Amino acid sequence: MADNNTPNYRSECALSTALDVIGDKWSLLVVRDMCMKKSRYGDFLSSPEGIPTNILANRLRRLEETGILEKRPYQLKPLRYEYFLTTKGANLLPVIQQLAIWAHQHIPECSAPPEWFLNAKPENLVKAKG
Amino acid sequence: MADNNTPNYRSECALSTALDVIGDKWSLLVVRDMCMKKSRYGDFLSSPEGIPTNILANRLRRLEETGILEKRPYQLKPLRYEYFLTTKGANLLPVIQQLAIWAHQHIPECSAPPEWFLNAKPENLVKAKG
DNA sequence: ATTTGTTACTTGCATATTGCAAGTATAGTA
DNA sequence: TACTATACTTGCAATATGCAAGTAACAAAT
Repeated sequence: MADNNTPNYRSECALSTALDVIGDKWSLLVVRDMCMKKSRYGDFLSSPEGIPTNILANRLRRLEETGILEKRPYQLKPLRYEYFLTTKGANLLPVIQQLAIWAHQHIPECSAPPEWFLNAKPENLVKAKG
Repeated sequence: MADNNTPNYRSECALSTALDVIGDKWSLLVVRDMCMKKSRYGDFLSSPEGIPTNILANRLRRLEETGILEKRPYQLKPLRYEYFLTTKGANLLPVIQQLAIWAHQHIPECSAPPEWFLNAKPENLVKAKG
């Protein structure tokens, strides 16, 4: 079979395309965790939303395929990876910030996002290549 | 049975709660259409993404239940509704703008969002009560 | 009066995604 | 050797999505 890896977006609309890539209930939570310096599989699992392990593995793969994160081994025996935001991934920060602001303003049940998070900037989330 | 209408969010995190409410591939496209002055069932169906009719009916109901839109009849025989953004719904505009900016910057296949859309403000989207 | 068309849905069903529980692989520690 | 930890994979039930077709209420054309 041909590896039909062509992304097939629903339309040319930028919003629609963004939703094709990260429009689900879990992807941005993984990105949020990486914004908060979490980097390992177990870190993501420990978040309060309780992402199922199969969904987490799937999202880490998809987010890597779409260039939102990169993985690097932090040990070889056994092989284990850490996950980091790329520039593309870090630039999702304003999206996440606006979502958090909106929810905090309009949904009474949810808590206030931390100040440092609202003031954070994408540039500071990308780990230097060294 | 008790009408168990209690919203059950995955955590107190504002982002997570936002995703519980609008974290799917279709909800924000309907909001986008309303930002663009579309207001009727057929208007939403005519968007290039081709939302299925059952999904559209479901999302209009959910978005009304969560207070993001309101419907009002524009004719009585037969009864037909128009849908409008509430203040809560209009305040999703910054989220949508950031998503569109992100996709346009990082996904080459998608087109540039129109200028007026990037400059739009939530206040101007809410229809006066008259 | 009957047919055709329009708008706004609902229903049925196949497929895809999600969520839970359990299992597996590779190692370190007691 | 047994136990624990990390990072997954697998199986399967429940839920959501997507497509096609059907329905209801009316308006306009024949």
